[in-house]
Amino acid sequence: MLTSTVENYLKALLMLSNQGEKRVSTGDLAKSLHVTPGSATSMIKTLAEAGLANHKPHYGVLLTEEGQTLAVHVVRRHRIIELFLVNILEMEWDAVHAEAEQLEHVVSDDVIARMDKLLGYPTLDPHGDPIPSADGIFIERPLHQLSHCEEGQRVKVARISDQNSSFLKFAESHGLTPGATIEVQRRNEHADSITLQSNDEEITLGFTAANRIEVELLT
Amino acid sequence: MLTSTVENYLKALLMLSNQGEKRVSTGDLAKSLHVTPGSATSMIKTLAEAGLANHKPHYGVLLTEEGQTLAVHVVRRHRIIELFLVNILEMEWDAVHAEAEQLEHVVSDDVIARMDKLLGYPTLDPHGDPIPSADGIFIERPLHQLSHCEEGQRVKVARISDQNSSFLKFAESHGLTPGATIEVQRRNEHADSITLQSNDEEITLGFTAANRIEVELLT
DNA sequence: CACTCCTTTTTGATTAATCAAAAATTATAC
DNA sequence: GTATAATTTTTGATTAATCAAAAAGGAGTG
Repeated sequence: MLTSTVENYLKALLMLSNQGEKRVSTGDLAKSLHVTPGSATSMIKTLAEAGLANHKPHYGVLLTEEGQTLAVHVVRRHRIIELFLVNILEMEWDAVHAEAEQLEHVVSDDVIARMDKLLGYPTLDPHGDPIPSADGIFIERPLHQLSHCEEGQRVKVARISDQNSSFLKFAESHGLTPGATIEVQRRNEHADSITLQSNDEEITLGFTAANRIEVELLT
Repeated sequence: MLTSTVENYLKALLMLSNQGEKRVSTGDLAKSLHVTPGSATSMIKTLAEAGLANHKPHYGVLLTEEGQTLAVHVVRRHRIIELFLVNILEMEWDAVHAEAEQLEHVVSDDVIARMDKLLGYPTLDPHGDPIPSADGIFIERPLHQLSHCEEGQRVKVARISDQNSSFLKFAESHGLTPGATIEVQRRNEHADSITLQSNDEEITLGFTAANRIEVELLT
């Protein structure tokens, strides 16, 4: 069995590499897991020895096929658990991340399969992220940052890439939840702001906030 | 936060001490957790330093008030999780123990409260063991083995202490489920058997099987 | 090429949990 | 009451994960 720590490194590598597309630097990995670069280096070595990652010193890391499969399964567990907590235990969608972060390392495959069934074999988690299938198929949608959208662009909110629950609550209270359709009214580079039409409300966000909202473009 | 290991030691101490009634030996503690005596000694020292247990060397250990409260909460989490796995996720009776053993250390109080609510604030787990209340009240019933009961004794089935699910299924099919009232008709030491009246059926069990059925005596 | 500067790796220490085996202590036997 | 047995504690080592700080490596600029 893999330790929780190893699973967290695998998951971080999967995300940072954009599903194995590009190499990950030690520094980025360390930052994303809130550890020192030295810790990351030593874990990278461990992963490489276990055949879960390939490492070329001073160049970067990438998951092997095997490492990637394991990482995808951790993501699957995480997302099914999140949806379970929201749909069955009626938790707030912005509160479930931390809980799922713990549970994903201990819940058995049997329990995951039963949750999956009880939920009706869902394909999206509460943040709008796709749930990898049991056989490891994992397709992230091509998403764009709201902050980069043109004026007049109509978009569908796909996910809020921030795990801070106060930001999630703020977003929710203005109709910025996964699935919602909004339109970019104006953008102002000098004012560092973007104005949106959400339902019948107009909201203005700074680029930093708009950065955290990922969207699908609508034609 | 306590580590899983510490929680397991606390739980074992609670059980072995019969809810704090008698001192626990290092050897018994080690045996029940499948560790060496040396490991147990060193953890006992850690618990004592943290104020969770009192230790007199070469004599025995006992939980402090604080240690006992924490241990009872671990038991509560374990039993609610077991019932949740059986009632909501429809798992088999014999599979839930190992799963709950893992989950009890990571599930938040919020999730436990929601499971508790969803289950309708139950008082017994799937084995018939009482679930300690949220404020830490924990009363184990004084149980007896069915195999030791006298002829004519009326008893209430309390728990089936067996990990084999085929035995549970057999017991269930003859009305031997927690809460059921039965009467001992005959016992035969030579034949190594005990005959019971369960509902309108008469069943004869060997002592080994009857050993696994724990009961409450009725007057 | 040489000199910074930034990143990565290495080194040495620390913590929690464990084990094997030696030493100390208590209990039992005759 | 001493010898033997059993239990408990101590000691020293090991593993996984971490950090701080030192050393090494690579990239860019002139």
